[in-house]
Amino acid sequence: MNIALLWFRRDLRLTDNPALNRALQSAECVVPLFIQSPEEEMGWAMGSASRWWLHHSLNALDASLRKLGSRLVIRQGESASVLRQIVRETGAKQIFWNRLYEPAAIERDKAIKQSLRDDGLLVESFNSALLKEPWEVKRGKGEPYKVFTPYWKALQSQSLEYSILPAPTKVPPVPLETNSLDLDSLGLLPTIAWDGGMNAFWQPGEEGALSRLDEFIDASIGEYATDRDRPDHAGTSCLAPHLHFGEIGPQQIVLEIRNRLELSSKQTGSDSYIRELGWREFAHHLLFHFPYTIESPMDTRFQHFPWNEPDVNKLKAWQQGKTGIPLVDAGMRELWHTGWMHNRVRMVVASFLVKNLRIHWLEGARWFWDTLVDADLANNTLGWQWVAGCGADAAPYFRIFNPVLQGERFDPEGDYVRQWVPELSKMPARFIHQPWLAPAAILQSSGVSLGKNYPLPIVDLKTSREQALEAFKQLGARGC
DNA sequence: TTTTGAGTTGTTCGA
DNA sequence: GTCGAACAACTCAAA
Repeated sequence: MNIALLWFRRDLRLTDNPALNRALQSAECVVPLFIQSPEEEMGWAMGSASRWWLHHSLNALDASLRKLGSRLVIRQGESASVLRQIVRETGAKQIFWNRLYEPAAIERDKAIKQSLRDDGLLVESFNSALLKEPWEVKRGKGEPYKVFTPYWKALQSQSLEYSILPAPTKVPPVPLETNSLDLDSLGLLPTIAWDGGMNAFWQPGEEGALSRLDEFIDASIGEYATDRDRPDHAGTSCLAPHLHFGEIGPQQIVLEIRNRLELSSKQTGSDSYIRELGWREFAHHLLFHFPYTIESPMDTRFQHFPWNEPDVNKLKAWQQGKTGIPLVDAGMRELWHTGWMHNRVRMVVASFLVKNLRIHWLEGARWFWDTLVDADLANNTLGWQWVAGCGADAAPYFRIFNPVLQGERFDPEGDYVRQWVPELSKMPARFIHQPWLAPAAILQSSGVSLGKNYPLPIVDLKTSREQALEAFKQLGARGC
C-alpha cells in the first residue's frame, strides 16, 4: 500500500491545506502527524499562551480528522528522528508538509528534506500560510523590499487569483498499529489554572477560525477603518492567533471577503483590513530576508543606543499592569488575562516601554512572545522594531505616543480602562486617563487612593518624553 | 548614474 | 477650540 506522511506544524486545518490535498491525491493511506520537538529546534521556545492555544487546536484537529475516519498521530522528539522512525514503522514512501519561515525552521526543514530525499523518499513542501511567499515579491534586481507601501503595491500587482482547496470529505484510516501519544501528555496546558479568561474568549481550531471570520465580516468589517482603533469596541478581527497556527489561511480570508462583499458598501473597511494582512506578509518577507532582526536592530545605528539599564521594578510594573498609567495598565492586564491585546493599545504600551522607560525593545518582544496567543516571530519582530524606530520603515524618532491623549481619543468614555482596571471603575471619564489630576474629592468618591490601591505613575510622561527625544536625536547624525 | 518623490498608526506649540 | 508647522534627515524605490 502506498502510504504518505502528512507532517502538521502550523497549518492546523483541513480546508485549503495544500500538503493534505497532495497527500490524499497521491497515496492510498495518509498518516497525519504532529511532532512535539525540543524547544531548541525552533530557536525561540513557545510561550505559555501559545502552548495553551496549540493544545486546543491539536485537539480540534484530531476531532475533525476522526469525523472523517482518520486521527492525529502525536509523537515527541527531534523532528528528523521521529520522521525516520515513523517511516520505518509505516513503510511510508512520501512526506508532505506546509512551509514555515522562521530562520531556525527553514534551516531544520531544509536539512530534513535533503536527508529524506537521500533516502529515496518523495518529499514536497507547500505554501499554506501566505498570500505570496517571501521570495516571490521582489524589486527589479531581485532585491527585497524594505518599505511597506511599494512592497504592498508590488504584491497586489501580482496575480491574486486564489482557488481554495475544499476540505476532504473522507480521509483513509491510519493503520491501527501506529500509536500516538495522548495529547495531555505533552504538558501544553498550564499547571495552575490561569486560563479561565482564555477559555471564555477563544475557540482555537479551524471551526473557531471560520466562525470568527464569519462574524467579523458580518458585524465589523464595514467600519474596520475607524473601529479598529477603538479598544472599547470589538472592531478588530481577532484572527491573528488562528492565522498563526494556520487554522485559516490569508488566501481563504481574502477570497471570502471578496465573495461576500462584492458591490457592497463595505469596500473601505475590507480594503483596510486586507492591508493589515499585507503587513503580516511584509513581516514574513523581512524576517526571511533579514533573519538577524529577531534580536538585532535592522538599523545598525541602534547597536549603540543608550537604553536604560534594565530596571527590574519598572519592567515588572509594566508587565503586571501597575505603571499608574491607566491605558497602559489596561492593555497589559488584558494581555495577561486573555492572551491578546488590542492593536492600538499594543502600540501605546510598546511606545511607553521603549520611549518613556527607554527599556530595550527586546524585553518587550520577549514578554509579548511569552504572553500572546498570537505570538509570531515575524509580526512580533516587525512590530517592536517599528515602535523602537530601529526597523524597516520604522516610526520616526519623535513619534512618541502620549498614553493620556491616546486614551482620551480612542477610549473616550474610559470603558476599556474600566473593564481591565477595576480599581478605577468609578472614576469619571474626565479623569480616568489621568487620575493623578483628579481633585481629592473625586478620588475619594471613586474609591481611589493613589499610591495605595492604584499606583502613582512610575515615570513622568513629560520629562521622560523629552529625555527620549534627546537620546533618539543623537542617532540622527549618521553611523555610530 | 542621477534625480525625484515618498515614507502606518503622533505630539506639542503658538497663532 | 482649531489649525499648521516643527520635530530631521535619510533611505528606499523607481523613473
